[in-house]
Amino acid sequence: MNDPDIRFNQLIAALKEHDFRLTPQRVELVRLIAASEGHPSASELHAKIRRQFPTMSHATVYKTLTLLKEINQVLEIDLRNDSHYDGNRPEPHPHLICTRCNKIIDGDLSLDQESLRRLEQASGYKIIRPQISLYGLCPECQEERSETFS
Amino acid sequence: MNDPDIRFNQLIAALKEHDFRLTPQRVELVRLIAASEGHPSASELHAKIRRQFPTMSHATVYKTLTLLKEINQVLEIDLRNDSHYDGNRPEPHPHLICTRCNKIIDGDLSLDQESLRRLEQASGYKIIRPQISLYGLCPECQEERSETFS
DNA sequence: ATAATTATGGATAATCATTATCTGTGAGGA
DNA sequence: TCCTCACAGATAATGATTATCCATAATTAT
Repeated sequence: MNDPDIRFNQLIAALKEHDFRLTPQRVELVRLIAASEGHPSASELHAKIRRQFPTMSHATVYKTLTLLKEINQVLEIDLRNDSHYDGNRPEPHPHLICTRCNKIIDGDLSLDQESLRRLEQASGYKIIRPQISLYGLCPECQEERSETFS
Repeated sequence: MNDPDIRFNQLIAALKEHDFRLTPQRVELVRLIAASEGHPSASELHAKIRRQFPTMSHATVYKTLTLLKEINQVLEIDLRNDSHYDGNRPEPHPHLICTRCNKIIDGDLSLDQESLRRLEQASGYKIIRPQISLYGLCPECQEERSETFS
């Protein structure tokens, strides 16, 4: 059993544990999420699942994503135009985002927990989801940008 | 001359320097941005400027905001539902954002520059605008959340 | 076991921030 | 003064997200 299968079973187990129904559409969407390598958007997931369920609407995709977010099995990454989702690393973590081609990759970098706690005390805020989005240019788009002037 | 006036003059000077025209609408918008204390959204700015220019449309507000972003005089903070703007601290800085009432405050916290540089090298990305959004609950909303159960 | 009741999944249609397109106006040159 | 051109501004479209409504599956009582 490979990774996507393990993750698929975890997600299904989590849904069951919370007494959410396992409809065929929902199960298929979970399978797609577990199998996705990158950080798909709701539209991308919708486009894929349409192959199996041609009538399925965006709203249904959003509802299941919302459920999975609520039980902390999927991380939402809200970007400028839309949101993308990570169903394999649900804990908040930084991302590098290309502003030109929209490619997203994980960026390992950790916030100093001590500073965060001090910030909570100073502000009175209770921090729940720290999101670090590092906007910039991916290697390919830096190339193309230079070619413009060559 | 107080702070908003100083900032207003800086913004006007920056627009002139880049040969952008100073239409009455634009000047008034810049005045609002310089005078705004918090982190207004495009809609909020539009609502305010409508008092002076009742026919002014959203698009016009967006265009001037885009110009000011391009010359690095306004920082865009892109949130889940919409973008907010900071015309007084245009360099990227962290924010604490209440997910319940949407209140935004600055949160002083700095990314380790050394780690950032290592991340750039490892990934090949060129980081241009690091955005740290700390989602959570403001003090007031924590109160109300508890009251629900009292 | 069956029918009634209720909860919840799913699809349609609306909402709202943002942007593309088009129109009009003002600056600069002949 | 008239002409040309760039760019500001308004209108109308786009597209992600969500509210609402309908249908279906689970649950309970008889």
